[in-house]
Amino acid sequence: VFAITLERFLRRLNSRSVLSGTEQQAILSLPFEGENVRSKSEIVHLGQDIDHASLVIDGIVARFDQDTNGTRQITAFHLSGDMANLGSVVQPQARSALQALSSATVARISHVDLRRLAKRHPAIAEAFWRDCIVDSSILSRWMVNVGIGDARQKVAHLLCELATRYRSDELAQSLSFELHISQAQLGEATSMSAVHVNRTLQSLKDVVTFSRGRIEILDWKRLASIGDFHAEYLQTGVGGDQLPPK
Amino acid sequence: VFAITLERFLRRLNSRSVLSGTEQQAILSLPFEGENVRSKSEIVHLGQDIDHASLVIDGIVARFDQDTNGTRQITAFHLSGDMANLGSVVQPQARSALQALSSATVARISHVDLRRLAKRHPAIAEAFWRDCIVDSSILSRWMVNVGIGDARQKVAHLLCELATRYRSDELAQSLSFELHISQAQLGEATSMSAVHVNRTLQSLKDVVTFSRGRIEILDWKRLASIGDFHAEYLQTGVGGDQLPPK
DNA sequence: CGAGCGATTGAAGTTCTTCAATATTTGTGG
DNA sequence: CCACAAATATTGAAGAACTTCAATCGCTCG
Repeated sequence: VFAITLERFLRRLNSRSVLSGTEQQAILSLPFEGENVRSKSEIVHLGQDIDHASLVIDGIVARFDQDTNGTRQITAFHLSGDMANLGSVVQPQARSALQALSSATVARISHVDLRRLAKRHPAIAEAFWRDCIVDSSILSRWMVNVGIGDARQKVAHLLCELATRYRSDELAQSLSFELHISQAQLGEATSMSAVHVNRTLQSLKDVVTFSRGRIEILDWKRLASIGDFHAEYLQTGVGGDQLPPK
Repeated sequence: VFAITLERFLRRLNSRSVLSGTEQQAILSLPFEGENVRSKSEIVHLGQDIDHASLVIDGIVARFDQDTNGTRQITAFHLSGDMANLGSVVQPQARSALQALSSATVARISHVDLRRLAKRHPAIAEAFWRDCIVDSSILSRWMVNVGIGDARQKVAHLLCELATRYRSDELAQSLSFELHISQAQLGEATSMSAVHVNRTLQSLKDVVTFSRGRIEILDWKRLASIGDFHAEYLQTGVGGDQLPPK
């Protein structure tokens, strides 16, 4: 049942790096340990020293930080196929926590194995490095979003990003997808109060709807324009800066 | 005159990674090309494909993004000794631009040479990767700062970070240092209007002063507390979460 | 069927932005 | 080294966007 696990990870690496057959095989042979986690459970705690990276197989995992008051800021969403903390291989002490936002399935892959692979195959080391850089580009774009945007722009941008990322993996047929997170969590990602997220979603109701954990994008072009969204930073290899209409 | 250049970069790597004598020598032998840039000139343009990384020798370089309106968000400050875009080795197309905020000296180091080093010495590849992860942690902390903090917290945190980073390299004797940037640029880094930066600095005048490009921290503990600052994320190797009083 | 979590609404208050005017500093050419 | 121009800092006032608090609604799940 976990057979597809590493293939997804490999597909992601392949979309950004060139790997030989041997290298690809080496990645597919990585040992891992699947684990079901329930919604809201913390997979990695702040400051924890870990000896494995976590690959998201199913569900949504959030990376977050919090200030001394306990206010949370979500700094990334990790979807199916994402290695949530590949950087932990070279930085085992977690600077951010990971939490499952929905019930999720996660594969643990030991640092020892990842490190051995990287040491033996320079191209894999480079692919891992590159993967982290892409995550960093996404983080950078989030910072712009949080810093510059007003409420509508922030929400619109986040929804565009999630739609694009889901689509690149899932080949979803439509601009409608499951997103089992709460409006409060949307607020933690965009630095908005839950109340204001709610009002902003209402003001966007002609463009996108969000109800019962399902997003439906009614007017992609307008949503992308409101969110000032350009997909290049995601490096999905899909090309173009907008989702082609289907 | 550029002799010290690579030593600083090496010192930075050493503070986070363990490198053998051979590896250290290899880094010190990297060819580079020094360049003086005037204040405000753009070193790397958005979307540009580059074939070299830029090491800051002197001055301050900002990494920034901008939205379609042209509003800028500074996502990092790079100080003397920082490799401003090491990640460009694996991601040559720039997702953020680099601009000198003061007149600065920068060394160009070719991707070809960096890549060769990484391929030949896995430990160096790992050190480069780790350096990028640390930058990413800093970015993550900035996002929390911009997202969660109020004006005083944001400004205080940024000043604490800069003080710590300057100190780790320069062994400055006091909590006073040159910072040749404008209040408007402080605003672009913290997502605040220049006007509000000005008022916030005034409200902090018992704790820190900023005048003519010079920061003077009068009460470090209070500043760190206002900014909710804990230095671990900087990985400077100095240890402890506050600057010991001198 | 009830309990609880998330969504929604209203109202009041706060923080920050914007605009516009003035003061001060810095940099440059003569 | 001075004078001028440009950049930066400072101040006031008005307004916009968002937060907070508190109450109610509604869905889902045990």
